[in-house]
Order: sequence, then C-alpha cells, then structure tokens
Amino acid sequence: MPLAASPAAAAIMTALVTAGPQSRVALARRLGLSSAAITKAARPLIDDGYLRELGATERTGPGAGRPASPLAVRPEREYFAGIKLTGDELIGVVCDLTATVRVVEHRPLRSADVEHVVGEIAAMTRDLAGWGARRLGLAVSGDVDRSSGLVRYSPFLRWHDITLGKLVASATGLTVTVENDVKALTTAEHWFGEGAGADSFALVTVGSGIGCGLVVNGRPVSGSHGVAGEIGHLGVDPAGPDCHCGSRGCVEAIAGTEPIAAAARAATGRADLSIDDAYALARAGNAGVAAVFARAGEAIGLGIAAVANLVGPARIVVSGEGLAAYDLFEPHIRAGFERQAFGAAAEIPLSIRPLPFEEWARGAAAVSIQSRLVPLA
Amino acid sequence: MPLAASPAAAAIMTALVTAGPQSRVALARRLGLSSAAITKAARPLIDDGYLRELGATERTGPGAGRPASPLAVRPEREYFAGIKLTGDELIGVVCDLTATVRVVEHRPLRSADVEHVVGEIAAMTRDLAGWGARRLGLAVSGDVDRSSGLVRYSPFLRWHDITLGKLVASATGLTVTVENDVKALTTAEHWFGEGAGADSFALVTVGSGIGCGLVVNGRPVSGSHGVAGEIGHLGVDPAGPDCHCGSRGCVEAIAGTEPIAAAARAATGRADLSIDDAYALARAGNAGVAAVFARAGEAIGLGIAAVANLVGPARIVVSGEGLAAYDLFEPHIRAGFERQAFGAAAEIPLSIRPLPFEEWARGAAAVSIQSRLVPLA
DNA sequence: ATCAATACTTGACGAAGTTAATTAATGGTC
DNA sequence: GACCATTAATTAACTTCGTCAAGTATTGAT
Repeated sequence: MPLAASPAAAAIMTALVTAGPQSRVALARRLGLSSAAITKAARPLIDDGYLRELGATERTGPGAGRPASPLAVRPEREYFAGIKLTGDELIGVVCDLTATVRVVEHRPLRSADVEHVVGEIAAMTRDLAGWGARRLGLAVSGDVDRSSGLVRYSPFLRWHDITLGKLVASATGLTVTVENDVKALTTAEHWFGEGAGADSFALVTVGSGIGCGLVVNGRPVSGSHGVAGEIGHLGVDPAGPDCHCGSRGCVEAIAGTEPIAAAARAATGRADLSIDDAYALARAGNAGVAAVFARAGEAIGLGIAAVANLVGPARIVVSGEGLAAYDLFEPHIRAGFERQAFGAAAEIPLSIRPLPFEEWARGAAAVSIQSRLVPLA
Repeated sequence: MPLAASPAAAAIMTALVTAGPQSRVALARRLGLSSAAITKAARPLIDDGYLRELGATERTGPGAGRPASPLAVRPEREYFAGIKLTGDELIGVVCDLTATVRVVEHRPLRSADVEHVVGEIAAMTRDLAGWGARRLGLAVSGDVDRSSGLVRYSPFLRWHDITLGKLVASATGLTVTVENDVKALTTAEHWFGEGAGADSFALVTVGSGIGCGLVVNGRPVSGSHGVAGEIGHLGVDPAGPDCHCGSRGCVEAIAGTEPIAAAARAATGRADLSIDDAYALARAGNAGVAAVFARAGEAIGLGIAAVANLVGPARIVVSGEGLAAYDLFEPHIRAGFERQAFGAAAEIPLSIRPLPFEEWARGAAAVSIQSRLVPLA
C-alpha cells in the first residue's frame, strides 16, 4: 500500500485531490513542510502512477525563475464504488480518485431483508467490477458507526444492529466503509464540492426530514451522544404544529415533506392532495398553498441561521429531494436566514440547489476515497 | 524553555494538568505513545521541577505486578496572572500551573481610556509580582483576535482596533495573551473544570447578553467569519419581542437582563422596577413577574437545546451573572431544554450554577497556561 | 554571456518516535 | 522461602521522517 507510505504522502494526495494540481513549492507551503520533503514523498507516488507531473508551466511573475512543474493526481489510477441504500432501491456509482462519477446504476430492492440487500449489493458490485474498484462505500440513513461498519438503527430499512460492513465485505471481498448518508454527502461536498478548501462547512438536506452535516475545524462533527446536526428539531415557533419528536414548532414539523402536504390539504380542504399536487397548485398561483411553502422555507432559513450563529461555517449548501420545489422555497429560505443570521453570519455564502440523486452514492464513494487517503481520520 | 522541548513533553504536561496524576503507562495509552517515549520525555520535566513522582502506589488488581509511581504536575513550579476587564473594574488573579487561584485582586477603573486601562493593568501586575508570574492572560468581552492580541471591538470599553496585547506587553514586560472573555471561561472549564476530559463541551453564559463558548473535537470553535456561539440570537418565537439585532423573538430579547426587567415592568405597571426588584417580587410570589422568569428560562433552555441538537457536546455548563436568579431560572431552563432536545441529546448533562466572578479572571489565566503548554493551538 | 530569481533535488544530519530486551517491584503458590 | 506470573519502568539499537545547506535546473532581464 504505497499510498500511506508516509504521513507526507497522505497529505500530498489529500491536498492534490481536494485543491487541484500544485507545484511542490506550493504544496510545501500549504502543508507546512519543506520542499525537500515533498520531493521525497512524491517520488514513490509518481512511480506508482498515483501522480504525474504537468509540464504545463504557467507564467510566473516578470523576473521569473525556473518554471514549476505542478503535480497532479492521475484520477484513473484507482477506482472506488459507492452505493446509497434507500428503502426500495440501491443507487451505485463508480468514481475515480477525484470523485468524478464514471458509471451510475440503479437496482430496485424487493425487500429490506438483510440477506436480500447484501445479495443485491454484491450483485451490483459484480456489475461494476470491470472498473477494478477494491473499495466500496455504503451510505445509509440512520445511526451508523463508521469505525465498525455497524448500522445501529435505520428507519427506512427497519434495521437494528446490523453489522453491514462485515457482511458486505465477506460477500464481496472488498474493503467496505459504512457511513450515515448525510455525513457521506457532507464529506463529498467538503472534499470535492463547494466546501472544498473550507475549514468549516455545513450541508443542509431538505426532504421528508431536515438534516444537517457539519464540518468544524476541518473535522466532521459527530456529537458525543451520537446526536449532531439535528437542525430538523430546532424549535422555531412555540405556536407551531406538533412534531413527532414530542415537541412542537420544530423545523421539520413545519418544513418536512409530510407536514407541508398536510398544511396544503388543510389550506385547500382537499383531503387527497399529494405533495406533487401542492407543488403544482403553488406554482399555479394558489395563494394559500404558496403561503405554506413560504412558511416552510422561512422555517428552514431560521434553522440555517441557527447553524450560522452557532458554528459559523465558511459555506452552507442546501439540497435534498425537497428542493425539487426549489423555486418555491429559495427566496423564503434566504429571507428567514437573513433575518435571523447575526452580524457577520449573514455574509456566509448560501448555495441552494437540488443535487442529482446519484450525488448520495457519490458521497458513499467519497467516504471510501477518504478512508484510502487518510488511514485514520 | 524546557517545557516545549518535545511534542511528547507538551502532551504529557497537558494530560497531567487536565486529567490529574497518572502512571507513565496510563499516559502512554492516553496519548497513543510507547511507554519508552514517556520515560524519555518526562525525565527533563522532572529535572526541571515541572513534574514529580508520587510514590503513592495504589493497589492494582489481584495478581499485581510492580506498582506504578504516577507522575504529577508540581503546580507551584510556575505562576500565571489573569485579568478580566469590565467597563468599570479589573479583576485579577494569580494561578498556579493547575489553574488553582492563589490571589484575587479588584481594582476600579475610572475610565475606559486605553492608556489609563493599560496603566492600571500594569499597576495590578506589580501588585501581583511577588508570585513571579512571567505570563499574563487578559479577558475582554467583544471581538478579539487572540493570535495578534488585537481587540477589534469591545462594546463595554468602546474600543476599536486596540493592540492591547502589545501595549500591555511593553508596559509590563510579560508575555501577554488576549482572548474573548467567554472563550477564556470556556477554556478554563474545558481544561480545569467540569468539561475536563470532554472531547466536546459548551459553556452558556446568562447575563445582559446570552453567550456560548463551544469546544468541538477538542478544539475551540471560532467561526469562519468571526461569529460563533451566538446562542442569544437564535429565533425561538416569531411572536416574541423585537431584538436589537433587527430580528424578533431572539433568546436574548426574551432572557437578557434588560428585556426581563422591561417585561417585569410591563407586568407590574411599575416603571421604576429594577432587575433586583424583579428578583425580589418573583421570589415573594408575584405570579406575573414569576411568569417573566419562567418564559426567560424556557427560552434559554430552547437555545441550549439547539446547541445540543446541532453539535451534541458531552457536557453543558450554564452560568453567568444572570444566574444570581438561579432559583428562578433553573427549572424552566431544564424544562425548555428537555422539551426540545432531540433523542439522546436530552441525556447531555446540564450543570446550571452561578460561578464566582473571579472565575472570569481565572479563565484569562487558563488561556495563558494553555499558551504555555501548547505553543500552537 | 552573465546574473538574479525561482523550482527542484540531493545527501548528511537530527529529532522523536519505535521495538525488544532488561531491570524493578509486587502478590500468589507450592 | 524460592519461584513465578504480572505489571511498570528503563535502556539501547534502530526506523522514520523530517530539516538544512548546498547544488542543479530553467527561465527572463541586462
């Protein structure tokens, strides 16, 4: 395993993967090492095909010296598989070292039975075997212990204490990483997306639940009792609707998919209204339903402002399947955020955009890449 | 400077200072080093008087081997001064290496003029010079850049961009550290108080403002734009009172000292009611005023629950001069917290207790100790 | 051609850790 | 009471991983 050959090698790979091609001198400055150390650590990586030198010599200043020959990752040197598990489907991808998706595959799940799911995962990896991936990341919603590969509890799959990592490892022969889906997506955005280079970062997902992944001081936040990023259960309105958590006025009780549909049904008096009907009505100009989305967006904005005020991330990305109604939400999310964000927190850049669903599987692959580059993180 | 002789030496000192006396083997496990490394790094520390060996050999298990001779810090080896600046007073302490306060001194400030304040600080350090402290920590409320010793803005002192660290250093000849007061107190509690040993920790201060210091993954949270821990400006009630920040229903607009007094005045119809009068009335059973405190405590509890849900610290300490009304607040803080804390977050231990005012100065000294033990943190 | 400037490489060295063997101090066993 | 298992601490040889200082490479400007 030449990658983990030295601490410096891991640091070099990580820097190049997350920040793009750079000269040895630039790497040395970034990593706080001497350029000699970079030269030495980089050589075996070049020899092994993980890195290559770009002849591409950009113009340096006027009285220039020897031009730099930047180092760059060879993305195709190694491939990684990633699978996102939902209650009724597997979404699988193969990514290269820079987390660029090379293939996507969907596979329906007939049941959430553990053996069936493990079997389907194994079948999917056989389909993807042509890429030669030796590592596989799995993303599951719920309470997951990454270090042991244990799924403590997963609501959609109705799993309790499933040693998913071990089961899939022995079924596939791959090195398996299991991570919570929101954390995996957060990792992907932090390393390879809009959060790249940020020391702190937050990703908010909007859907049936409202979740949040956090990176602070460059490290993911896990919560000492396993709870973190529960933006959905911040209380923003004591007069708000009851929440399944036992409190009332939670962000999720106002802006979750089902509460929105319920409020839209109440506003229209139509008991059969689906969430898609609600989208359509709001877009058609139904004021009552539009107000439901406005209130929901505002609640999400307040939740995001809470993140901004408490941890002050450098960037915040908002996404999730709920943003299918992107156009209905966006201005109200921004309004709620801007009203409640305190002082300089209001200047935190907010990216609100739907992500393709494969992005979740890419998140799983990103965790696998990370586990390869940073043996212990 | 023998303390920073090696990384291991700094780690050993830090572990012993924060977690108490331990055998070399225990230190090795805790720090992830070999016991040989501990032996080597500890010797110069013993020779220099920073550490001593406790003969005190606790009973190990049944079939015991050689008894351990734990290492312990010699607290009196080095002393540290700490001064908390308020708008009208300096509070100074001298602490030993384990942050035990040895002397306290108060000194009124006639003005917030920078030269006057620096002069008074210098005079105070001369009073405390007998202890031989070579380092001084300063705690100031407001926006402070610790690395440069710059006070960017301090509301109570009405300071803008004062290079306090340099000014005091040249006036006293000491090595000076400047830190925000809440962060300093958080550091003190994290290293030497109830947060000792916790990987993540939160300190909530209740007073004219509501603040929060955060430690996540063992490191303080600063916020990329300078904002963090602004628990006072979480929005908890859209129908709540207007806040000076421009929004409404903020925790601080409900539970800050002045809003409480205002609400008590409104409840009683007495325009001259002070906050102390309000305490007295509530304790005497005035239902209207008691309800004001109940609402305030509840709002604080909601804010704390937000911290718990988002970052999940291992412990939370609540203090501040507002807790003079400890008995009026406490049950309502707990009620708000328990209602809104999600899942396992409700099990985070909450310590609600007034801290003596000298504690803020001890915080300043703690930052100074920390800067001695961890050259770069 | 020469020089200043910048990038990279090389090899000697040193800091700070490791492992493995050794010494130290204890309780239990026959 | 000799012996042994057990745990703690030390020691010495070695490894790893970096730095430093000197030298090489490649450019633009004079």
